[in-house]
Amino acid sequence: MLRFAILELLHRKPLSGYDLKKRFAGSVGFFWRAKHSQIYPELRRLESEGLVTASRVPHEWRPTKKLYSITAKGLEELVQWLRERPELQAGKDEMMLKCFAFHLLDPAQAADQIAHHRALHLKRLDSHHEAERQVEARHGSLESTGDPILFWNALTLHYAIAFEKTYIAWCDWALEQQRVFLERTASVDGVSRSGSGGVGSEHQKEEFALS
Amino acid sequence: MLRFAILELLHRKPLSGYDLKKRFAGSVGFFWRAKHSQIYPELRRLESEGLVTASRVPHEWRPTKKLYSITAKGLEELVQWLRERPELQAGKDEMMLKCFAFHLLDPAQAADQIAHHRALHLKRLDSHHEAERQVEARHGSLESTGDPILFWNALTLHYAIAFEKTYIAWCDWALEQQRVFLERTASVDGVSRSGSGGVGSEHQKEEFALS
DNA sequence: GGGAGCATGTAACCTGTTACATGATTTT
DNA sequence: AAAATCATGTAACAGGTTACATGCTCCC
Repeated sequence: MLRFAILELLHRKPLSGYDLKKRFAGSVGFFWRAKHSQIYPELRRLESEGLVTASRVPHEWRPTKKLYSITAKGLEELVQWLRERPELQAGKDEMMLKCFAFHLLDPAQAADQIAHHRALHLKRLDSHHEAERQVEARHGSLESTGDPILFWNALTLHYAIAFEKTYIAWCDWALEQQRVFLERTASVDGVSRSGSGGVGSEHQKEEFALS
Repeated sequence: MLRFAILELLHRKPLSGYDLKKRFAGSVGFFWRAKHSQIYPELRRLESEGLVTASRVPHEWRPTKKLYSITAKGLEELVQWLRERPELQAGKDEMMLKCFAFHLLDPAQAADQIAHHRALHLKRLDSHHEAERQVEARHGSLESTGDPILFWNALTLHYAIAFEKTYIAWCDWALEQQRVFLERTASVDGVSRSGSGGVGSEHQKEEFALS
């Protein structure tokens, strides 16, 4: 997979391993990332397979760069990959995994975790909005561009924004639900069950039948 | 990470490796999964660390089961992990990675990919809704339950649903945007640029400055 | 002098997937 | 008779992270 992300970036413009590393911090980085320790060996492999070519670009002061360019064969493979239908993939989400187990935490701690995570997502949403603003300032809005590269870039960025908004909305909703839940359970059986758990509580619930 | 998912499931009820495998297909499986080839060795490791205990349960016809239970030490580690704040993690999304490169595909193929993916997500949304319906039928609604386990289960399931809805809405929006884009570019420069790409087009765009 | 940025690489390790391997029972 | 379900495991490989390793320039 990584190879295709690299090939796509090289199609836009020849780049060094170092340049690629930076690309994975923004734009394409919303959907795929890699460390330099993974990028450099992958570039070698791509070169040995004839999908990219390298050329050394010496610079007087800085270290010599190796600029990689995509080959015709590389572009072919990239396009062929694009034509394949991707499977529905299942993401992993550590926060939600924890949330699944929050009945073991005292309610205040659980709420704090959610609130904290909300703040992280809000920060990322802001940085996405900032990115969107910059793209629009440079290249014009989605509605006016005639460049397909810009167009698809804007679409994917929009997805990243929609995703963050959904996450934040869920956090708000979850916090509200928890507030209601605590009020309800407190009034139903008083002090004896002060909230939603603690380590000592015993549960032998039937599993959910989720196909 | 996997170890904590396993410990949480074992806290609810003692399970075999095989049972765990099935759990990862639903409920907790929305956020974390594992194959049996990963589960069995992990259970051994957990046992050797004293976080779970195993007991053999022979059955007359079926193969002998190994039932694993969480220990006090295991529960401690689980709760400690829950208290740690998870980092904002960056998911990988193959479909969006492709989308990022769709300027290399002809517009009809790109649209087809999106429509196909939309269908997959819709299917998953339906199965989530079905799961929600079943949970409500068995245990009552989120608004009425007094059980913290059920409560947090319902919250996470709701997230999975919200996520799928966002994805589907994005697909619809993207298809509409593409339609508009194609009309606009067709009318602006006629036949010469028939849509958004093809393999031969040359682009040397500046990179996006996405911090 | 210290830190950040440029620039490239390797090695050890951990995680996860695919494939191999077995064997009984139940359902179609 | 074939396929699915129960049930457990191992081995080879692929993908990814962390840490190690180097060295130069520019800015504070």
